Amino acid sequence: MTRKPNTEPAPASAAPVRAITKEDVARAAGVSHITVSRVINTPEKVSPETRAKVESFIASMGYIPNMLAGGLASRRTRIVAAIVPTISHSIFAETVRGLSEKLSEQGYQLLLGQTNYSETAETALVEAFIGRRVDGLVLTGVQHTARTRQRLKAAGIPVVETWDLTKRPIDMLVGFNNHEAGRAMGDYLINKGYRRMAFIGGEDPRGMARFSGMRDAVLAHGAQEPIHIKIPLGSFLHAGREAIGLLLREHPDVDAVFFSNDVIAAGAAMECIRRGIQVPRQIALAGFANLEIAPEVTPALTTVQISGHQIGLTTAEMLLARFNGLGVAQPICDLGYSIVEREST
Amino acid sequence: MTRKPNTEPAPASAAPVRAITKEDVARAAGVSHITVSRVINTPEKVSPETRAKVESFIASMGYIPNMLAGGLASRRTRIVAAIVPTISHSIFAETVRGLSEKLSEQGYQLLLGQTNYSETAETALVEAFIGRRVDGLVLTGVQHTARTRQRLKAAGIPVVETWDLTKRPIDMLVGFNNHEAGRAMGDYLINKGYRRMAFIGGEDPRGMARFSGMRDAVLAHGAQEPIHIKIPLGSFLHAGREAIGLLLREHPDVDAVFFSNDVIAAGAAMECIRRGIQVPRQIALAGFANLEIAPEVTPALTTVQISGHQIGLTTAEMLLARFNGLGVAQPICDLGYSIVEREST
DNA sequence: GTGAAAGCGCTAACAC
DNA sequence: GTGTTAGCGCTTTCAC
Repeated sequence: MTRKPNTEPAPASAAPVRAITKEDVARAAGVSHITVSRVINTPEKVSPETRAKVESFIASMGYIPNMLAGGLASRRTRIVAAIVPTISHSIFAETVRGLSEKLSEQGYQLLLGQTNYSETAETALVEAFIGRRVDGLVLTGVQHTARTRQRLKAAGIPVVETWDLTKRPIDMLVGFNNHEAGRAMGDYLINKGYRRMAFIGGEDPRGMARFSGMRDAVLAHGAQEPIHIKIPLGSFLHAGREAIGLLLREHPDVDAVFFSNDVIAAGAAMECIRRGIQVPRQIALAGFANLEIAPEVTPALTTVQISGHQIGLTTAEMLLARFNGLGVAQPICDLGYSIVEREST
Repeated sequence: MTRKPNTEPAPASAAPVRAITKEDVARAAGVSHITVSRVINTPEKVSPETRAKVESFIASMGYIPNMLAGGLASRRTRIVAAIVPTISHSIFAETVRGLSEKLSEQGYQLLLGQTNYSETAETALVEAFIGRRVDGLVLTGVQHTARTRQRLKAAGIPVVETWDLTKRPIDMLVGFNNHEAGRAMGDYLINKGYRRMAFIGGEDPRGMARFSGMRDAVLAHGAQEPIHIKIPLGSFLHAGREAIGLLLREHPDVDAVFFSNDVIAAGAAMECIRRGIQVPRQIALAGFANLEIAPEVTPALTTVQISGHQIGLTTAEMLLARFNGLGVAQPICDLGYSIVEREST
């Protein structure tokens, strides 16, 4: 006998000292624990009668397999970790929703981490998640510390970077070109006849890329260097409201503003309404991401359409393909972008 | 010799066949693996010299402990799972943010699940999370399937229900009384002189409780039975816009509307602006939750203040107290609510 | 202060 | 189709 049988009677308390194991179920059903394992993982390899018997005991005993032990033995946890700057603003929430939806279809769970736009926080989270032996890791952006990259290489797990593009991803990539998207909006605004531009946004790498793209377009057309107003992270609607106030006061000649996302732009739109400023006659406003608020606010926002939800879905599909041993033909997925014209420009 | 030493040379590939273990570090440092374990978990029990030596090897070898194995042996995973209806609307995102913030301070990670307001999805998630042997579980609401309750009892782990109140929680509870909050808003609107009320919201249990509280208040004052317009889940701003349109068309006598959250109310406010309807002169609008959008939209929304973020923080504190062996004196935490009066009523 | 032995609950590889 | 054996990498208990 290699294992001491559990001879003590079950305690009366609701919280058992010890959870039910495969061994317990096996003993009750009169089979070996490996048969119970097969009933759960590869039912087709067990005879129908044995299977039915074991399944009934699993149900009646309320057995829930310990995936910690399973993961340790099989080296597969069926957990994917996602690291986003913040979950509070709809920007990344849609990606998380897409990921969670798709992964749960195949029994994978999502471990979530927030960095507040800090690279060192990202590194710490990456190490914590590697320690949990997640099967895959999803990062936001393509800019990471050397240590993050090195840990990820050493761990050898599938990694997907998102929301941006680069020629040399760590592993896989699902995103769009922020610089090009910014340039497209700059071109659009120039073509609409606007000449004195401003950009209102935070200083995260992707926001900065959009600004720099817009700046390139504007300068290429011989217009003036755009004004850049930086806003703090956090309260986006309010920040947009304050920033547009500042801009109107200090740069009354500006005729078009590009925002690093629609929520900030919506805050600015609301402030313009409150002040009786005509949009786009006096000033044009353009957002980014085509979030839920963009078509709803007055005036409806011209914006750059990208799909946060689709980023989540595609990322999950790539990961699942790798988990299932299917190669991923194209490790870089450019989801593109497009300008959506509405009333605000 | 009880364990076969790892005699093969490390492979040249970036992704090692086998991750570095405590055993590897121990061998390099010339100590036993248990000493490495102590350096990580209880450094005060190791002599400073040994500790320094081991720590330098941990760093140089890039060792990351396998928490799966640790969790299996110690029966503590340092993972908390949270189950919310959806993460896409700021309502629960703030709670998740609070949880994640506070838990990560003590090295706990957050496993996230979404139910889309389905109780059976909740049950499946609860079982999956118990299988992962999470140290604690956070649920939204107090209404759960019998099976969920039974599984949770059997697992014997700390559970916190949130966003509502009940006399008999499964274990712990952090929330507020939705019925009372609805009644308070009903009283407020009556006191402001409104008489013909409507409620616009989804059919989740907490929204229904707010409606029923508001209805009680209105009927107690002898006013007419309020109209209830149900909206689909999903696009809240748009749903608010559509619902207010429907209401204005079919019930032009309504003078005040209570919404099940601020996002829906904001959508309605935007529609009123677009139609040139005077708020609150022609119709008053009141929201719920005091989300970021409430003070920003025009007109600024009267709402019921509650703190999703605080729910997350308090929930995390209760769980951590239990994990650390400190009893939780008061298992039910009523965070209360208050009416915030703004321009819309 | 340090180490040896035992086992957490499961799966992989190999028998029969 | 079913069972046996041998770990997965760690912590716990007990010994020194």
